[in-house]
Amino acid sequence: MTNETHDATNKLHAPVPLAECALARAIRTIGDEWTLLILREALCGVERFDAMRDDLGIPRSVLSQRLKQLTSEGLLQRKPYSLPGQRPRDGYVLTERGRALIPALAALREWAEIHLPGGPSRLRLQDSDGQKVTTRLIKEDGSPVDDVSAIVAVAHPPNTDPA
Amino acid sequence: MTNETHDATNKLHAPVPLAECALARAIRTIGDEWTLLILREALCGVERFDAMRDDLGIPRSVLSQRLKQLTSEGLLQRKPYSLPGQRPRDGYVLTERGRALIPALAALREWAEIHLPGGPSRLRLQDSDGQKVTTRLIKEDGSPVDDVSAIVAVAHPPNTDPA
DNA sequence: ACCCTGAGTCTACTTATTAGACTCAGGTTA
DNA sequence: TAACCTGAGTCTAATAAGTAGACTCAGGGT
Repeated sequence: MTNETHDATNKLHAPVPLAECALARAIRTIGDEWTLLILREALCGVERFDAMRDDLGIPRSVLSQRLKQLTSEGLLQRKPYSLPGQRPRDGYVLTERGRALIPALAALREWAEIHLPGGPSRLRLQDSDGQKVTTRLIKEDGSPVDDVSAIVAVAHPPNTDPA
Repeated sequence: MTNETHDATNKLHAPVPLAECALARAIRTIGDEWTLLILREALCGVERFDAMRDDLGIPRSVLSQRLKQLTSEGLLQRKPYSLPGQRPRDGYVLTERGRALIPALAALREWAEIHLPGGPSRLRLQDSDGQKVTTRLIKEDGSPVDDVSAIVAVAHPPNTDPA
């Protein structure tokens, strides 16, 4: 049945349906412009509602809705703070789950710096010792991936009926 | 003027405005649910309009609009193909700029697999030799970042007037 | 000449986003 | 104690985007 008459053009479908794909789940969770920009604010240490609003120009209602969503998904958590001479309020900070997104955000930043127009980026991610952090793509054996052009996505437990 | 009376709670604003931030540019370019899901399809080797539509359940008009956008931004390019006994048509494949997003997508996938509910991911990224590829966060000196909790975002040419 | 298929466009409907006024809580000041 | 101030929201009406599904269009096959 392996008829090779046509010239093996392109796949009809993705190897894995959306429901079984972690990447798709990630996209459904954080694949929204405002959501990502809010996570950037949190990564920058901005905790307060109005500060985020000022930085992003986001409507209050949308910011409120997204913060609720991110909190309920465990990416942000409320953190009480006090300014001198004011009543205590709640800000938002990244949870561990939220901070675990840093590699993805770092990779995005690196991509944009190299592959999008707009000049150099002024935002820098650094560790506690002041060293800049970057991402690297590696193989199972630890060797770096130099050329991304050969990478393919496949189903992991291979499909038994590729019909 | 460096008055330390309050307990150094939180930053009022991000260290870098959106216009000078590559991460923000990346988010504005690909920070959209359908856009990201389309890039996943392209990464999976799905080239054809109706195949993407079937996989994603995306409305035709939205798919058409996003493909135009991604093409004009240079992340996808049209690629003619022929099925036997049918007229030639155009599909879409990732450009070099589009493939350069693979590290970011890989990092996202890894995040979701570890930090989101939903069971193991069946989508696997591998190199031409069949080895799985993953991302790693490293410092300038090449040492791996083990703990993400100390990473901060700062302005790179430091702000001269942090007033 | 007619049919078939895949890539779109078009239309009417529903939902999300937006700007801006308004509310609410609680500490400060008089 | 009462009026006041500030920051975090909610509410409302107008606009924009997303959606489902019918329709169009191109070109090879029959």
